[in-house]
Amino acid sequence: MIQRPRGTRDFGPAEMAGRRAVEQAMRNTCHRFGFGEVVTPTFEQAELFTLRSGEEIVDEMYVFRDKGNREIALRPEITASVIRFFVNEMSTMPKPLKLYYVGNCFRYENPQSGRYREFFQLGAELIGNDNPETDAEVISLAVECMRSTGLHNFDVRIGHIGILKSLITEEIEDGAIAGNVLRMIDKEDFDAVGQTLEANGISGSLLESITAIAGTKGGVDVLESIEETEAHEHLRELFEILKLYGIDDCQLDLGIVRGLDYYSGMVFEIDAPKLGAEKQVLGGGSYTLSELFGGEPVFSTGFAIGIDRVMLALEAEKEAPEYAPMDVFVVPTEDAMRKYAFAIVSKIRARGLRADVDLMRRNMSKSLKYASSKGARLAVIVGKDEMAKRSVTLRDMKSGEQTLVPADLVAEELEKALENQSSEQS
RNA sequence: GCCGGGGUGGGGUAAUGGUAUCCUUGGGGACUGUGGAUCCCCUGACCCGGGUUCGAUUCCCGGUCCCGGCCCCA
Repeated sequence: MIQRPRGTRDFGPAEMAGRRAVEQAMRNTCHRFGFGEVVTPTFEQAELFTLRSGEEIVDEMYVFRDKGNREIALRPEITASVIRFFVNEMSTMPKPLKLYYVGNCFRYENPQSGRYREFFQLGAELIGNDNPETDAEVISLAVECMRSTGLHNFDVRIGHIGILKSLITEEIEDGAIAGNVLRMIDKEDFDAVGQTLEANGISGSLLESITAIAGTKGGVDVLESIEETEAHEHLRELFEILKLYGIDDCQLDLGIVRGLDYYSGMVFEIDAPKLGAEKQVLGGGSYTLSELFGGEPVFSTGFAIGIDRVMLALEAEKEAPEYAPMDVFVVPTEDAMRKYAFAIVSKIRARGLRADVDLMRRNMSKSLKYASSKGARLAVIVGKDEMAKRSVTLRDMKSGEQTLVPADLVAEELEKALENQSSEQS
């Protein structure tokens, strides 16, 4: 037996139906916001990712040499690819440029709950500006994407990395130390921050400022409690616009650092609190990556959603949609009737209904049992007595009610019956 | 990379130093044109490798995969 590689998954028809429904809901939301889909390669030159995040991420990527001795990496995320695409081929398109993507990503990490080596992301990038209305548009899209999946329980936290970054780079000249300090702040390990500052002979008052900023959480008004910066007005405007978009339940959290990455301005995260250690389902913010890849500096704001975690969160809320793979099952009463059954199933399928027919040469009793176990809502019984009247029997699998309908009109009659069933349910 | 808990038919389980129970699913049959019923039959499993042993699914070691957590999380 050949096993699946560690950290990968197979998805069966029922699970895929749920995943596609969620994905489709989010795609529709992106389109409603004017975002167009892009697809980029599953693998890229490894440099694309190391340029942005440093050599050490090679350890966490699937990297290999191809037959031309090129260093290739399976993408660990898609933002870098989208920006590369933008720089290479779309830089002269009218701004703002609104792009979204869906795809699988790969990270060589230890799997655990909500964390896989192959996982799926849907993300969006808005290229062109970094003003509050841009940020609001992106956050609004992110929130609407989450809402569209049917998920109820999630927390939106918005921060601004610029506040901490400018404070720290002002006070700490050594970039490496500044980076370490940011990393410690992200982990909320302020003791370590204090020790690092002390070890480098930096005034303890910086630690006070840092803890004050990182601890700034709550409504927009908590901004008043810390020293006014450029970012303050930006955030106030952002929250105001979000309110106009119908998003008034997000928290301000200036402690969001999002690791050591490329974000420079607004940053935001969405958590699903019902999940365990890996509860973050979405992360994003504004950044300038384009010049790193050889383009003009252009501001962008984007986010990525962990589709797998969204699915887990929906399961935790028991929102998994029902999966009925078929509407109609056609069953012949005897072998001589099979050829009529095929003609009829074909007619039903042509009408756009999901129809299936017995392929196992089962008797009628077993066929009905199969239809029932597959969740068919209706059965069409093709028998000799009916055919004598150029008709078939239509059976409601729930009630057991049966009616005789003309064979030429099966599809239409089925359609009506299905509509009736649906309206009774709702 | 580290820590803890696990791997018995497709799924769920029981027992055991002498190759395995039960349920379910799947396939077939009875019921000879009406279904989640009943009865009968069949397919199908001890994660992999090494060690101890006359003999290992069972005990020991290593690996692998799964579950959860740490680190990390672009």
